[in-house]
Amino acid sequence: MRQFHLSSDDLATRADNEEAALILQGLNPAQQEAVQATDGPVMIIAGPGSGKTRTLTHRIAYLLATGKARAYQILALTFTNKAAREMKERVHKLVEGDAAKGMWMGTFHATFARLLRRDGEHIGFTSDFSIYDTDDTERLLRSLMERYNVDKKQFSPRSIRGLISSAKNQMVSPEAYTKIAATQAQEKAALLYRPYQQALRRANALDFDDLLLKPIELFEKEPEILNKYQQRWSYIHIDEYQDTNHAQYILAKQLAARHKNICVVGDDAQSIYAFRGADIGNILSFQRDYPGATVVRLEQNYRSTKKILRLADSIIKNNKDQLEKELWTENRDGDHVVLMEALSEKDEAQKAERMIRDLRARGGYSYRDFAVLYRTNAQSRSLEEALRRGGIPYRVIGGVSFYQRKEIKDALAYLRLLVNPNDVASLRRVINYPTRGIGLKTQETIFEYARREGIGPWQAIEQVEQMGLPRRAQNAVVSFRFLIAKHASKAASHGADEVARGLIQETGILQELRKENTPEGLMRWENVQELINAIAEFTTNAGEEGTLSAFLQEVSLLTDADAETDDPNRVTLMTLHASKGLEFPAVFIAGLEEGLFPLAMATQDPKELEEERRLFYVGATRAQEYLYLAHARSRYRYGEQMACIPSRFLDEIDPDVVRTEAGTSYQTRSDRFQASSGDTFSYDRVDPHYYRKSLRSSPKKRRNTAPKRSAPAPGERRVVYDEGAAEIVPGIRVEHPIFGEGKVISMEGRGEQTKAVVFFGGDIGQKKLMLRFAKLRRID
DNA sequence: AATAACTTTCTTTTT
DNA sequence: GAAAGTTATT
Repeated sequence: MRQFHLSSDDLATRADNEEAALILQGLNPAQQEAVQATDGPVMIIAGPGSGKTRTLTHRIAYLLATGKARAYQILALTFTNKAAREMKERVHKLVEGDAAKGMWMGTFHATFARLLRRDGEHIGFTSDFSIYDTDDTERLLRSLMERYNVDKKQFSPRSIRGLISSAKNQMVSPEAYTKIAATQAQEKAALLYRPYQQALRRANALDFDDLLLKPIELFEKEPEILNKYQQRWSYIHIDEYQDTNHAQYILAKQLAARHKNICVVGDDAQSIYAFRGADIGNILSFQRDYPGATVVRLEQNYRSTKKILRLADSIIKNNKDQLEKELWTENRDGDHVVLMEALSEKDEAQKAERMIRDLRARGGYSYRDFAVLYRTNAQSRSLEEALRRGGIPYRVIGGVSFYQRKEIKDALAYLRLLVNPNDVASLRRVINYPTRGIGLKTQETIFEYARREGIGPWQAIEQVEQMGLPRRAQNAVVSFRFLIAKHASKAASHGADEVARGLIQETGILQELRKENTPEGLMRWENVQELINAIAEFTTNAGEEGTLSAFLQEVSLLTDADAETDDPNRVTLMTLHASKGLEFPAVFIAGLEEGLFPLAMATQDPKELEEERRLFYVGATRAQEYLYLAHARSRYRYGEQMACIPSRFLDEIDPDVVRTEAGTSYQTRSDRFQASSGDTFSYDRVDPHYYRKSLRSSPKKRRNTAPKRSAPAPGERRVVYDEGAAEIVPGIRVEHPIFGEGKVISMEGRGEQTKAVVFFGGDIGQKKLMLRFAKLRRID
């Protein structure tokens, strides 16, 4: 028996009250069913544009309106902070008064950081722990690699970090990982895994993975605490369930074990975060994990035109293994999806710019109605340039967000050090910035001393007089110590923003930036001021919980996508990943080329290729009315111009809903060559001569000579490589005496300089080879 | 110890 | 073509 906090009388009068009826209004029958299925586990399988999040929002409002749950009993986990904020706002609109106050709604990471702030001490974390992002953890690993003599050239800190992270994601302990480590890189990761964890602990710091793992550990160690939260959250909601990883899955399971009122929403076809440990199996096995679960399918799409939906369907049906869904829409047929071929990335960007201008004039759209999507952040540059030239206002999501900027990270590091003196990563970051005469040598002495004495680096700094440093160096350290200590003691009695302002003022960061005397320097200066404002705002708004350390923790979990722009009427530029959950009347997807989308690395592994395809599916289904797909014949990558061939995904789409720019129908290659049949590797057999014919040759500018000139105007002849001698062309498979079999991604240079970029399987990856030296043999 | 000049490597996607 | 790592110079 479940207990409600209301008497049965209350329930009787409220069950079918006006408010609840209103909440159900405007939902389709399937959505209503999902909203009303409030007892026991529920899984909502939903396609794009079917009102997933809306359904979840209404369900929460319904729980409140019918009195089944009080706000504090509801936990809702979303994928981004922004999604949580929007959901909260909508719930507040749907229910009257303060009924929705006190709900816990946020990302997994933010939610469990908050939980650890309250109860982390049970597993040895004080509430002022630092949260280390990718940058901080990489820095930490870098110094560990030095100490353990791991060659940084051979194994990049980034790849080691990735391996450790995925081990943590799957909840594999250091000991267990040592046993299963197979490759050389994995062995190195196994070696560093434990020291890495110890370093984090010593620094009273948690990385993103720890934010999920530590609560699990806490719940296992202290059943009382688990019990408290199980009791409290009688209704649990998880959005984007297909993108949860193993740790998140366990957390949900732990918390839902008591009431089993867990409601998850997801679309397996939109799972695009496997690289981060997301386990698509979580959603596929929900019914097994929660027997008797109600399963609701939301298959009606309210977002896109019939043609766009049909295109999306033709993309996704190339993947195997999916939950069955039949998407349909009552929306109009709509215009054809337009396929654009550009000569270069500049040309492509111009086409996007022209499309936006035309459609705005012709269809009366505003700038905010457009999105330009791409696979990698690096692609934004050319697009930005074209939009800027065309006078079109835009915003770029991702890339460097406010809190990722160097000047902000520097200022934050000072503040983190204030709150948590054990935070080595922050200490290292600011100990000599701005330069104050504490060079590498001195730093080494300090850290070495700390290690020898078995004390924290900050304690070592407190004993700096014992180290026998040169007088100059010692004085520098002493004054740095004084700076931090002075403001730390102030923190006890003054407001967070006042302390922050004082410290930043005295660090000399601001003077450093002003000294630059450049517009960029000025902007950075303003950013730091902006940060201080943000702290002031946070402390006044968050009340009791508005401490400096809470601010610092929340800030490390913010992404650029969460930010609100002052002027929202802009074209949005972002990666396909960042576009998840959003919709726009017109969408332009750029860079549909082999090696870029799908990325070269993904083409070897069918699983990864399927994820790329899902990513294409996600991108295409962001569009409401107009969808443009573009590919360029050549593109600058790795700082060099390379010839590109159209993406295999373009061969897979339904040609009936696509037109070229000229309005003619689009012929996929799949009917020109044997290919097709859904076999992922059939593409490799495509006739290479087709590409040869599509490439034109002209002299390529020599590397490292002549200063950069702007690229030739569109229409001018484009460079590629000397095809005369080339047996080897993009798209074919080759064999290398050492590396084995691989696939040619692109070609560059000419004559003696001709090079091929070849992707080999296994640990080898992508290689650039001079044809003159490398004995490449074509495999047909 | 700090800076300037040069060389190499590398780019998925992100909470 | 940027960022990080290396070497040379002050």
